[in-house]
Amino acid sequence: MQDDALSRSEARSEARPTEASLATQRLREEILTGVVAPGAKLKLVPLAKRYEISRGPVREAASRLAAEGLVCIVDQRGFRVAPVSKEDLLDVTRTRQQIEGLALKASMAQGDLAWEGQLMAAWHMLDQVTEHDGSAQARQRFTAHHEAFHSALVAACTSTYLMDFRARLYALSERYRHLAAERYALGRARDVRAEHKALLQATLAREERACQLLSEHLGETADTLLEQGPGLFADQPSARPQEQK
Amino acid sequence: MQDDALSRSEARSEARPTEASLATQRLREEILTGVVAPGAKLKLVPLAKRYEISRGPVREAASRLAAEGLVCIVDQRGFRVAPVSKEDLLDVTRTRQQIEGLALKASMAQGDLAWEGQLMAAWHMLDQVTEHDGSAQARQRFTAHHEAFHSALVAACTSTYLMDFRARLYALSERYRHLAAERYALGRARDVRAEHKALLQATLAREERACQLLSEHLGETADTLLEQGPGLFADQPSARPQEQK
DNA sequence: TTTGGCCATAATGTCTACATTCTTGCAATC
DNA sequence: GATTGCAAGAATGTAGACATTATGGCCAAA
Repeated sequence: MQDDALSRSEARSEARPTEASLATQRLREEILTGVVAPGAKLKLVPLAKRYEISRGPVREAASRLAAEGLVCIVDQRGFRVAPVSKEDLLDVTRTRQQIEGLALKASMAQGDLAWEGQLMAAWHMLDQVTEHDGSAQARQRFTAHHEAFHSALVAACTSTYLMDFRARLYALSERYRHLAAERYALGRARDVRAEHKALLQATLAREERACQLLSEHLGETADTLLEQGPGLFADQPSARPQEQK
Repeated sequence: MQDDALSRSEARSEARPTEASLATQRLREEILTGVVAPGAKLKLVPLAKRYEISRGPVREAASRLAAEGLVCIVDQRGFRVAPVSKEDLLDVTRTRQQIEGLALKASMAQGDLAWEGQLMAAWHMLDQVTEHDGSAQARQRFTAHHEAFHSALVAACTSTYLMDFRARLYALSERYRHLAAERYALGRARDVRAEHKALLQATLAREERACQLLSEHLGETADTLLEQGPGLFADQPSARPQEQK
């Protein structure tokens, strides 16, 4: 029973993922994109049926996401998608400004030439797709490049914990963006391209100002959501009809 | 199938916790206190037997802790306690300095009189038990009051995310402290009482310096661990015998 | 000695069944 | 009309069984 050593093959490439891991990814994605509504009850039987697996792995997935803050557990009463609220959005935004600021500072301090190159590449691609026709495909492409650019900014930060926190907050922000986008078209009087460009330049120059610009950039985005989504938060953790097949 | 509303009684007091939740707490505690060694394999059958429950809840507990970073999942090969390393300790410490700094700043900005009172009370109790005889009981009491004091410092910070991150990093630090304490007695040429007192005073005075002091305080602690635990990290995720009943 | 393949063992991942608990509609009562 | 109590239905939480896969020793071959 004395056991601790790594097995013979544990170091090599990853094996087939478990159903539980797949379900976790899938459910996370569905929560972040709004497929399952905030505050909605997560009924295990229907979910399992939809994923074509049994309740076990689904339960495990919900558990994992609870630790991530995307799901709430109420013992003996199952799981529930984490609710959204104006206060939460403000908290997410504020915290994200702080965390991203720390990450950017570290990234600027440690970033080498390769990092600069990757960052410029990411910016270039983002810049090309910023002005789009609003089609679902174009929006999706923009989202992907937008995420890539913001990741590239902080990619040279070596703190795994900071990066983990950042990723979590980024995901939460994206959820709000998705929820708002369901109801209203994005884009107001705001030159996002210019913001990104200024951010890029300040970062490459290692200017302190870069953190400030990033913070403002994030704040602007949140403000836009708050303005555009007047009825977004009518749904407290309680009653809004929502299918959960 | 249209469901989302809270049930009639969901708002009221919490029901009996599930075995899974209990197991999560218990396993978390055992990891943080070093009862199960870093890098050790978490075999579900023995664990379930030890906890006197079936494998289901244990599996769920391990899953939850994986999302917290205390456990690693290797698909198809089970769970493993998160390893420790010098690099990880440095990362935890550095990130903790930053996060605690943000939390303290927010706390100082928003703290009211009641907060100040609670903080002073916490400090007073800590101060009384700082110099102890080294008995297990005294150590445990010191640990509790130490945690209470540090919590009180940032208690007025209202960001749930920041506080969550802080709590997580605090727990990780405690794990390293426990692991080191297993091998060596704590305490070196260092006036911890003075550090705490200075920290208290600067915080109450809302001095910027408080964040600096806190950072140094955390750094000192980490340094102490690094010095005292030369053989602490001989155990990479691989081979060190470790019972896992 | 080291390398590689084979096999019995043990562990994991998943499913299904069961007991318990919660949910909810309806009737009875104040 | 609002509240309380009850009962049928549904959902949860847990246990245990199953198939599959990984593990670790063994032996043969280099």
